[in-house]
Amino acid sequence: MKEPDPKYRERVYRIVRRIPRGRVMTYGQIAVMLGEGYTPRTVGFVMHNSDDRTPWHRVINSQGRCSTFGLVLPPDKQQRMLEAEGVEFDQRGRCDLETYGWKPRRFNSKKSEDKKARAALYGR
DNA sequence: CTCGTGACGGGGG
DNA sequence: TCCCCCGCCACGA
Repeated sequence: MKEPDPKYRERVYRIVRRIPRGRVMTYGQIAVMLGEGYTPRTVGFVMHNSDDRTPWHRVINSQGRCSTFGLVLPPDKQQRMLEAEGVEFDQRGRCDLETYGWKPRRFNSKKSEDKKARAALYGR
């Protein structure tokens, strides 16, 4: 897997670095915040080459599960890193997004793109 | 240019 | 609940 284009990578990492310890965000949430041109797949793609400054383990899928089993070694590394921060998973490897999911409070501009993101994240 | 391939997600059965 | 299908978009063959 090659280096993803920095123009996508950096915007994603900027958001991931703001996720507090013990909280998680989904790929879809991040894609919505970035807006036009970004999809959950794009976010997942760039997460492949995250640096040590980026808490990559705090990004999980919309089902509350870690999508890295078998991809990262040891296989359950991501889940254990989150558990070490206090995030609890059930027997089937799911955590409660209502409890541990993190939503940024506000966006710093009034662009329609940001309004759209707010609506998608918080509803009507 | 056209596939195929994903750390994805929502809708439907 | 789980599974499948499709849309999505970057990237490489």
